[in-house]
Amino acid sequence: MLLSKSCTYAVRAALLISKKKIDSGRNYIPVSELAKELDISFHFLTKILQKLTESKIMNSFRGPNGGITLTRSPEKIKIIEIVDAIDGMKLFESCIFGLPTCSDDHPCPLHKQWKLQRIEILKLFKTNTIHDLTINDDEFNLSGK
Amino acid sequence: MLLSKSCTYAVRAALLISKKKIDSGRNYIPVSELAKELDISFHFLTKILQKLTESKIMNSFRGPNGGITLTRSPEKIKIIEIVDAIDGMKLFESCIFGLPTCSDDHPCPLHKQWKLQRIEILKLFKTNTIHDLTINDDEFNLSGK
DNA sequence: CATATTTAAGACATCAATGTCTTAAATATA
DNA sequence: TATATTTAAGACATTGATGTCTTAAATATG
Repeated sequence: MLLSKSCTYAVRAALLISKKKIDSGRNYIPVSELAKELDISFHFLTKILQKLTESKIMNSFRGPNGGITLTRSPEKIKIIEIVDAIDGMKLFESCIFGLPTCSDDHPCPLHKQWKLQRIEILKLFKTNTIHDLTINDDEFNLSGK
Repeated sequence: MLLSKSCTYAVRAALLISKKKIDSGRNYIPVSELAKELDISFHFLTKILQKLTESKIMNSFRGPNGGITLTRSPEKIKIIEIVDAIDGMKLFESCIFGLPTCSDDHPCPLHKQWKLQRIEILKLFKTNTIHDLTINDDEFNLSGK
């Protein structure tokens, strides 16, 4: 897979928080609620979202009516920020064969072509925001069910 | 990484076999020689290349002067064949979030954009052959050292 | 036939990603 | 203050990819 499972969980959670904040008017959404609706293990999702709170993309609050929220408005959070926080930027920076010696100056046989592609993928994550991908009707279920 | 380590090993080995057949005039190249020059574990590379012989991309021969060869000429072997044999085609067929419900008829929020990208990546592997990527001078070392 | 070379097969080890579970800490509310 | 709710932290288990090692089978050559 292009993105790790953890990373896809993180993006899906961000999209669901965005939707739930709009739909319900609440600010903080409990992880238990997200995990249930996304069909992801609660404890595992908790740990993933902790990374996003550490990187200031999300904010958490403990106790009743607590949960997780987005620190900025959805149109100001780019998907790449979440991808970077979980998987890092290696995918967009390294050789398709994983060769550390490969570079613009010393290219592997696929360097030029792969570089064009990975820049396009990077653009995909850089141009789309949480807002852009937030589902505003009930046409698609982020649970995958 | 886009490709598994095993898959990058397989492609690099195929490129080195192609080069060595040209440079040395030999038909079969021993795995030990490939492993050493690619800086890959011998036994591990053996197992990977076994998959390629099972899928008829390569052919093996035991005993002195034995080794591995390409079954067809390098210009007739597409990179995608090796990728498919090792990693499968899932990357080029599935949702970026791994959602099994996502499809053209029932798209996730990134479906359309990601589909365009993965088709381009697929094209990269479909249009390039072993011959196209075989290094014909000593400008780049496939060992990564 | 004996020996050296080479792949085949499979057992086993290691490691990172994923997933589960328990306890602690913070917070709201009755 | 007591209780329920919720995240934080960390131990532990599982799984698949990666890597190591040993033995068997095939083949060429002296």
